Formats: sequence, C-alpha cells, structure tokens
Amino acid sequence: MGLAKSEIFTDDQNQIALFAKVFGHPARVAILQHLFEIDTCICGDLVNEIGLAQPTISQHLKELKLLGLIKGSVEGTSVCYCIDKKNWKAMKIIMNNFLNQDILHKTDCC
Amino acid sequence: MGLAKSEIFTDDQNQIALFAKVFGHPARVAILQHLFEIDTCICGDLVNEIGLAQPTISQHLKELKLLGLIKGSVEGTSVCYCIDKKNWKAMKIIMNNFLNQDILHKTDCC
DNA sequence: ATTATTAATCGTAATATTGCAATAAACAAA
DNA sequence: TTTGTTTATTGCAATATTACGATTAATAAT
Repeated sequence: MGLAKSEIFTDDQNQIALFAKVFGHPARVAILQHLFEIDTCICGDLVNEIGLAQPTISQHLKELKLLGLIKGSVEGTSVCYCIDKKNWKAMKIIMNNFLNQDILHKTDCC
Repeated sequence: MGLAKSEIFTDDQNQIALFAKVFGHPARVAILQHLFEIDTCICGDLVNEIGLAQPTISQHLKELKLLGLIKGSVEGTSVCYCIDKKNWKAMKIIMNNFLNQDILHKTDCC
C-alpha cells in the first residue's frame, strides 16, 4: 500500500511523524546542517556542497520549505535559503515532548 | 530510484536520518507512546490499542527493535515489549545535538 | 496428541520516495 | 534581444514502504 493510515492517529502523532519524516533522509539533514553552519542566507552553494544533482536538491528544499523549516527569498537570478528559526523552535517543542517521554515516565520495568 | 545515497553523507547524518525515519510513521510514534505510558512490559495489547492489523504491528515492532529502541522478551505464548531506556537515551543525545543547532549558531540573518 | 492463543513470516498489491536527464522559467548582463 | 546563470518543474525508472490475508511457529492448556 505505501500509504499511512493517518486518520486513525492523533494530530500530535501525525505531526511528530511528519517532522521526523523530513529528517529521515541524510540529504535533508545535510542541507539543514549546512544552512545552520553558514548562518547567513548565502545562496546556491548547496548543490556544490552536497553531492546530488540540482533537481534532487531542489526537490529536498521544497519538502523542507513545505514544512516551514526553511524559507527562500529570490535574490536576482538565484534564491537564498535559510532556516526559519521561529518555526524551527516550534518544531523543537513538539519533538522534544516526544523524545523526553523517558523523563516523564520514571518507573522502569526492565 | 527510491534509494538514498547514504555513502556520500557522514555517519552522523546517516544515523540521524535512520532514527528520524523510524519516527516518521504515526503507528510507530503511537506504539512508542503507548509503551511509555503503560510503563511496564505488559504484552499483546498493542494490536487492540492501535487500529492496524496484527502483521502490520509486528512489522513496525520489528523496525523499532532493529534500531534498539525497544526490546521484546518471550513470556509464554505472548511477547512482552518495552522501551530500551538506555538506547533511548543514547538516541536522544544524537537527535538533540541535531535539533539544538539553532542554539549553537546564534547570529540570525533573517 | 489435540486444540487454542499469540506473534512472526511470507507473499503480494498499492502507493511513496529517491534520483536525475531534459526542459522550462526567471532574471541579469551584454 | 540575445546570451548566460540559476532554480523549478516534468517525466520517468528504480527501489522502498505500508498494509494485510494467509500461513507458520511456538508455546500453553486440556
């Protein structure tokens, strides 16, 4: 099938899965890390930086933009991408809630 | 193609992607949340709890076990699953390093 | 030994993802 | 207007994922 039955899960569960899914490919992890490192909206070097073809990078950027984690502004003939830090923080709250479940539930059985 | 070119990325990037990928499905998120909530190795109720068929749940459990996030012990005719809290903590370090990049890189350009 | 219960595996269908060549679109510069 | 530069889109092939019916394996209980 290949189609997740998202309707039987809570909004919270679906949202966690959506964020996680976009982090579930090393190219997108690499893109995000690079955007954090250069720490400025310099454009275009992503294709050189990551060893994938330009259409492939463009596609990954699209998915990151769709979730609001990055934003791109047209700057002449090129496009400048950078992290959307506000949305990144919002994402972190959701993901940290999920990851820190081990702290909330203390009793350990095994 | 459908095949990630993992050989061109760092081990760190690949590991982040692997963990994220397993969280990238709401059923696995739900399974983990349930295991944290019951907070004991009670078995078998996962199929009833989550609205998916038994083989489907079994498959999701297999993926979680493969990454070491849960462990299952045979208990008579049923199998008891629970969170592997040690491995969960190790995973959290890796994921938190990734998620907290916004704190490390302070200057904001946009 | 037979039967019941529970979980894993196999097989398969439907859909999603990944990657890139080819092309198009958008703009700058000459 | 033509040419170059950069990014997006289209189309497609290869592989992965999701889901579940049918079956198998393993153990318990009778």
